[in-house]
Amino acid sequence: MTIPAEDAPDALPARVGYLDVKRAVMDRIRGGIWGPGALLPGEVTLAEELGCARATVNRALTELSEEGIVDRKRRAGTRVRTAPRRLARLEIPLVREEIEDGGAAYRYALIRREIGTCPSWLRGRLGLAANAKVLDIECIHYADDQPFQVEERWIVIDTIPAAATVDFTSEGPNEWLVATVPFSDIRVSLGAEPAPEHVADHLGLAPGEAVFTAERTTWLEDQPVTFARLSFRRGYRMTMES
Amino acid sequence: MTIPAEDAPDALPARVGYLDVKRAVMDRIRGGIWGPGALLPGEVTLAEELGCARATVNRALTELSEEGIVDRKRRAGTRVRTAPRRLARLEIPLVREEIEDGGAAYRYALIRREIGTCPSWLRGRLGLAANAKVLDIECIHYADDQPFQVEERWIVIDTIPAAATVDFTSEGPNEWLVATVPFSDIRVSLGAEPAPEHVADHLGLAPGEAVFTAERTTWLEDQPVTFARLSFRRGYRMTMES
DNA sequence: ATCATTATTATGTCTAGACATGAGAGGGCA
DNA sequence: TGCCCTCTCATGTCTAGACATAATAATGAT
Repeated sequence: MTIPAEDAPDALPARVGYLDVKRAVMDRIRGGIWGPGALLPGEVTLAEELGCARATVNRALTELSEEGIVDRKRRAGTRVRTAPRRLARLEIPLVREEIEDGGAAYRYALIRREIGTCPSWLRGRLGLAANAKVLDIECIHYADDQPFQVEERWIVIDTIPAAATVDFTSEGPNEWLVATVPFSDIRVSLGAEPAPEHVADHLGLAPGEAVFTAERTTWLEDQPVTFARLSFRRGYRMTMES
Repeated sequence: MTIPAEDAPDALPARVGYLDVKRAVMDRIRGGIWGPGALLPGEVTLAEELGCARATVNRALTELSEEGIVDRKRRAGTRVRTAPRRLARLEIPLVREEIEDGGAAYRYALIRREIGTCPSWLRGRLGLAANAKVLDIECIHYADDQPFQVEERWIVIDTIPAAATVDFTSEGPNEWLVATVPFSDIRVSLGAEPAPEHVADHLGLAPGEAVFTAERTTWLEDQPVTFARLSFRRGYRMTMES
């Protein structure tokens, strides 16, 4: 029996925390000791084995379950997922932050701003009445004076009346909304489209060229707030980890 | 003072759980009582106010912090985020499940399978030596006999030697990998590209037509496992909520 | 005035023990 | 055999108390 060095993979620190438990479990899974579908020991057993309280093991396993690595069921126990949920958390950044984080200078320009009735294709998505009024905005975000993203946005005036009084010449609607609307439910849809003419113009693309679009619909307490279609410059890729 | 009905928004149940605390906090944020940037009471105060233990409040606030709604710092306290992290968890499903969940019949077809040296553009991404061998696979996933996704995949043989002996005629490489490789770190990149000719052929697109692509790189313990480029059929959108 | 040190404070985590809950296992009965 | 009821057990959650830690505020020395 060897005495493991302090930083050896299986060395446990004086005080065993939930991160140590997670690591220990992950090591066993990665090492093939607990293969896909394997049933882990119960929380009580694991806690004794690792030298900590059951609550600590519980927190570790709960997090591993949220991360899609194991599957937990009462009475049935904890199993390594056969088909790990390949999930990733995608953070949709504010354009300004994304551009400035990339070391470029951010610039914003408003193209169009008008109030009118909601187009029918959008009424369906948002569940609005036929005569609902929306604020329709089109603007561009530049990185070092190169067009980075075209934003087409519709804001439901009934839900956010204050929006009607903002002119959005110096600040983008997204930043204004984020600072104004307290919190909201979001649905995002990503896809590829042939660039419509006005988008192609602004982004310097050939009409019909492939453009990456993100559509974001926002609700506040079941009230539709806004719909935005973001079209990104050529070659843009959205990345995420874990 | 009125006696609130049992299901009124501020009615608290006999036993106050962390979900009740989350709800109570969210109600105050949405109701504008705690606007963006506001400092919440400390955990001890909140616990007394709501009638539960501090650990319960802690769990609630910790989750709200993970969800990007509040910001917590030691000594400084808990604040409502001024710019809520617009994050969403994106689950990249197994194609088969995605197709079958959509009520369509799944079919798989292998197009190409060969072992060779790793192309240089991929060597860079994976950090491989010049003479590294990879298994190069191209296949299609059909939904109701319509092409749904073209998968181009490279598997690093040094990391997963067993892959070299699988023929992948009846099972897709993704499903095989998921059932074989215990767990892994993933990086996903989403974008829009003009369809290269061989992809356009398989998906029934015009060459150069916009195609949505997901690129996924997978590691196991810092060892590169596989790189996959998934090209989706026309009009496909990837959606996520919250 | 400036810098280093100490005190304070809110969050972060752990523990031991308790009760709640959901679901599988087993038994009894028709 | 097939159905329903109860039993049992692993996880889910809560509590009260304790110590750990990071970051700010206050203090003291130069």
